[in-house]
Amino acid sequence: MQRYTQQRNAILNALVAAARPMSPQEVLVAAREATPSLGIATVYRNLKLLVGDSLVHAVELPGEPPRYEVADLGHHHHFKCTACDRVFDVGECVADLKRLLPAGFTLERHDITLYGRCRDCGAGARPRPRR
Amino acid sequence: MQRYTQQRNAILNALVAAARPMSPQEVLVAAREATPSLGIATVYRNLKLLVGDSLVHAVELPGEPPRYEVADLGHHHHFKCTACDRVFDVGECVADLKRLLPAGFTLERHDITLYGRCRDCGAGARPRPRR
DNA sequence: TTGTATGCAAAGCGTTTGCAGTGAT
DNA sequence: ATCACTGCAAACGCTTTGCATACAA
Repeated sequence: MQRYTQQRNAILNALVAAARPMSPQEVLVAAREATPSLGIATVYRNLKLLVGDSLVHAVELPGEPPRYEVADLGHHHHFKCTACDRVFDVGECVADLKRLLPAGFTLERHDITLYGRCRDCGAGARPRPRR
Repeated sequence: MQRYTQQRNAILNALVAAARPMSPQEVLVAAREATPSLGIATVYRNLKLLVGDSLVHAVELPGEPPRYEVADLGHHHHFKCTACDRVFDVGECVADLKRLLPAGFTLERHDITLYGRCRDCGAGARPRPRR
């Protein structure tokens, strides 16, 4: 990271404010509040830069393009609401994944993604509009 | 599924023979052994059809396009070797995922992806070439 | 004979890159 | 004054779709 720019600052601020993983499009919309001329290419370039500097972390969910969140959140996993498509962080993690492995395999890391209804969309509630 | 075709049969056979999740490109290459004129569009169309008929299951790993495997394998998860990039099925699954959820959230399903070294690539072994 | 399925090529879609101009240092 | 950064538009890679032809029924 070499220079401070309005755009980069707006992108990082958007991620901090959202406090959940955002898609590049979501970042674009949010950061344009501060920098209306912002282009999508700049969002992608800065997300990559910020990930490279470990200020931002890429959240890869199965079957969809990566989202991004601030990096200082420690080990956690993600919950995707099947009604509104928003993604939330979930804390602590199950232990004992090693025992799933066949003999001779070694475990380096793992991803867990949970799917269901979030508080807003649960049970009889009228779901929020998707994402 | 309405008609039997050589192409569809070749695609399904390739998946059965591989016994692990394959990318559409891998399916194309394998199925062309039986049907050399096969086109990639037909692979995609048939994978979608076969998934619709629950004969094939889409395996979505974080950060990469879906792979496909035969559907009659029951509940399991996946292990991706960080050296050779092959994906393996792993059996039984951890319980107790519900306790990860914040209050008010309900759990419908989950994905677990493990990463590490497979038997062939483990420890001091010279890794296989990447997929 | 009928109409689903196929192969090709063009179109989509999200992401990346080339380039000339902008602006932080 | 530099040169990293930006915005635009073109390029990319993977997947989907339109269309005329082929072939299972």
